[in-house]
Amino acid sequence: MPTISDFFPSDLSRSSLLAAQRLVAERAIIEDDFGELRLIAGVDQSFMNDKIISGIVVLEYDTLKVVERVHSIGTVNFPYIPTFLSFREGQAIVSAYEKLKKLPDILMVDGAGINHPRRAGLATHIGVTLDVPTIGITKRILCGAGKEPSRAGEASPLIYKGEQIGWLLKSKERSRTIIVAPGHRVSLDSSLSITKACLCGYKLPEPARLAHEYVTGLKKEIPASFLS
DNA sequence: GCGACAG
DNA sequence: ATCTTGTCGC
Repeated sequence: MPTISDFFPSDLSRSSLLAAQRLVAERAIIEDDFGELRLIAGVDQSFMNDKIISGIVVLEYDTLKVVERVHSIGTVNFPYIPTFLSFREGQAIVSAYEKLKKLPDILMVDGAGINHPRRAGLATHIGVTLDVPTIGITKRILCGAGKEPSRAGEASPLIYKGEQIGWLLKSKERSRTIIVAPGHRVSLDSSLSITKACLCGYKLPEPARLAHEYVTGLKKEIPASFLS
């Protein structure tokens, strides 16, 4: 069985990172594999100097009311390189996840899922590593293309190399389209329906919106003496 | 070789 | 992601 070091190798050579992503993609399950959906969570990261803050907000799926919040602070040790975002933000998410007292049935990640050149976006990487159902939400396309939905609530397939890898969703009138995709243990159809069920009149689904608000707010609580 | 490129 | 004021539009 693979362990955490297989998904987040200490050897950061390109070939080693590609091997980790290959492992992630091989193990990703793009079918519904979760029980009754009672709790859903959103996770997001913010940065301050060389510190990365990961925050998770857990909400009741039915009411979208917050039931728990946790966060972790770590040191950034990898740059932002398109298609390798997992190695910059992944471990911070794992650290925050380990602090949860209530485990969500699905985790909504701010990043791509299988809509990645090697089908190993951040949401898929986290889902496979923690073996938890995940959905990926992004504001811009990493790879693939599709017709722009015109009206709020409308979605169209995101296609890459002849295969559907996600959706373009018009979550709100006059807002830029967002991209929705399965991360792990969630089907294409469910990634879309669950995301739609979490819309509250904002561009982003509630779990993702609240997680972003949470980690952004946490920055002004960090003592200056704690920074690099 | 050229352009694109999550956060 | 982050740095940043006002400003145009619903």
